[in-house]
Amino acid sequence: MQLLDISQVAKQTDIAPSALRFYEEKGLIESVGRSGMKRLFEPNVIVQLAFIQLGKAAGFSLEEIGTIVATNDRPDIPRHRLLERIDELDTQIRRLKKLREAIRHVAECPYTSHMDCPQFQRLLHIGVKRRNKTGSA
Amino acid sequence: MQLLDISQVAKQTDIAPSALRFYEEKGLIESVGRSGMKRLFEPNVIVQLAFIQLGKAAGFSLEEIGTIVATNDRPDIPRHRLLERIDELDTQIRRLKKLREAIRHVAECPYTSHMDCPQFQRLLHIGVKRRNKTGSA
DNA sequence: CTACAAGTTCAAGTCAACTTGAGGTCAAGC
DNA sequence: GCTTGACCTCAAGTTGACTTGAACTTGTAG
Repeated sequence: MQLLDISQVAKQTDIAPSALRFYEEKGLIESVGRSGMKRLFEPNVIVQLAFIQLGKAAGFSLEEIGTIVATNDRPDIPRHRLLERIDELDTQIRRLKKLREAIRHVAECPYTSHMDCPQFQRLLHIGVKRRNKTGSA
Repeated sequence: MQLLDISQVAKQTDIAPSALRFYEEKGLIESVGRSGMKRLFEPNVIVQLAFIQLGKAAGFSLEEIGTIVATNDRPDIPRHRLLERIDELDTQIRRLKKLREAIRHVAECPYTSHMDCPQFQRLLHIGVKRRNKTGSA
């Protein structure tokens, strides 16, 4: 279990060292010690960071991700919150599919003004509910 | 075609008046005139805003949305950019599905440390490529 | 032993997407 | 005719997620 320094982690995850320090400060990841002044990370931080990147790509805030990733001792994962998240993800996926169809329409419909095309309008107007304030999407 | 004032638009779309002014300033929507000092909007702005909300929920920046929505005269919609967008949406949808499975795992796996569970790890590590700098999601 | 690249801290800056606040304008109702 | 409420403008503030800069410390290579 050889430990990694920050630049190795940075290279493997394509995340800037400054961002890694930032994540550590926010408690999303942990360094397990120092060699002199330099942080050392366990290899599994790579997996954690993959999860973090995934979560970010999915539009979760770092704080939200932190509640799942929680590097602290107690496992502390409120299950119903996770199930809520899954529901939200389902909703989000449906929205994305809708948007994809809408964009496909824009790319294919010969009308000059898509906003007036009734077919296009049907593609919109299906419950565009906003997420929590916290999630800026 | 009765025109709408800003508070009617706000109510129908659930978007704050300040945000509507902001969108207008950014060229995402247009007001077609004034009654005294008060903006007047055509009803179809509602459809445009539905599209904007959808795009936002899908993680596009206002600037990106602006390039599609472009209220200016020339139709100016570069088709290949739209097709790129569709590809990105497909990617995004795949990521969301992956994240959903990962979270489902966290909710169900009895292991204390999910980051060490090999099944969980398999759920991650599939090309978490970042979007453009412009799209922060 | 000295230089240097690569790390460190901490404060401040940046960017997007708005919101808030101060100060002004107007049509309507009393 | 004057107050009220809804709108206006413009500048400044806010939040999240980092980045950047200045000043400092180290292990290693020449």
